[in-house]
Amino acid sequence: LVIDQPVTIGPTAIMRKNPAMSRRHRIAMIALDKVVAFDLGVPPQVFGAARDGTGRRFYEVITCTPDGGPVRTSAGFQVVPDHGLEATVTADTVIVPGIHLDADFDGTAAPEVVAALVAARDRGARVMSICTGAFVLAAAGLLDDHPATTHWWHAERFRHLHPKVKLDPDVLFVDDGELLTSAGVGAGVDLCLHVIRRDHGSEVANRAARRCVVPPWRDGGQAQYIERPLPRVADTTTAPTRAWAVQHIGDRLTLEVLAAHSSMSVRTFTRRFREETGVSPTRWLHRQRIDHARQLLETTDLTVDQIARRAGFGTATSLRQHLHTAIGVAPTAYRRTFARSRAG
DNA sequence: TTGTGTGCCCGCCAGG
DNA sequence: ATCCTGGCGGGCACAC
Repeated sequence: LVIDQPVTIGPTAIMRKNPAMSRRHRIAMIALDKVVAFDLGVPPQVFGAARDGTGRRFYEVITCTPDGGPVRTSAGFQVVPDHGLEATVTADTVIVPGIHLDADFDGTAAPEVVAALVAARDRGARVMSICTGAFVLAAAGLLDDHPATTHWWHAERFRHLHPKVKLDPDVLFVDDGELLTSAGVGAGVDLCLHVIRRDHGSEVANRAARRCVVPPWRDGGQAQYIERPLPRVADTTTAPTRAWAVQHIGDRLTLEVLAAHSSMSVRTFTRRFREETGVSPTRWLHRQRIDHARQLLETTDLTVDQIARRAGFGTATSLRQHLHTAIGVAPTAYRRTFARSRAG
């Protein structure tokens, strides 16, 4: 599924993949020649920030290269890994960060890298890419007939090289179950946070985001590009109203109310809102409400009905409906799944 | 489940 | 001329 309504996991995925119950989730990152230095830093940083209540890490991230030797990054310096590709054999997740694409890049990947990725996929491991790392997954054939994304700048090239992949270059990331791809640089952060949330719930993910000082709420459906023609005068933005809305998430927030808070007409407000966030006001609001409801489900013992009201869904039915379309599980099932993480 | 009303989204366009 | 605003209305999604 392409992420339009953001998260696309079924209940089984949550139940099965919640690694809190077993040994630490091991992530192997494959650094290839000309790896994008930024991308290489993201998974250790973000996954490393995912901790339980006692500070214990949920993930272990190790870096490897095809031959176990150093590789040069896109920034020119070299990286010396501790492992070769054998590290991927025992990994629960394999990540391919972006690589700098030369003009003469032919779209292929080294056979041993392809073999490692295919093996990981075949044994049910999770396989992720950041930015142009999607070119490597595609070269291994993993993305054929699957939805995926990559950096928008390389979308045409990608389509040309891999016509069988259902590329959506307009989203931050795509969650296709055990195959996850993300757009350039910053979107890798969003994808890592998304995965943490999938595994351990919003609270852990939000704590990790806070620890990294990145915004926790961007989801896959958000546009890679947010049209922002020119920096505007401060008082003509919807940002303060968004902040205000989050504080009053339980209230009845109609377009009229929100526009009035911004001192704009309804028409101008909706237009600005879309320009600035990439989504319509109600979609954004629904996401905030889902977020809040998830948090309450995880951290409190309030009834589903009480949570529905506090999150701004009028009724429990409405909450159930929205939660189901967002993540495919019912409120109580969601709560049960993450009760364990809380205890740990 | 289907039905009905309400609010939203956004293209369109006139006016500043 | 060019840009921004905000009212209108058809189509549509969602709430009840």
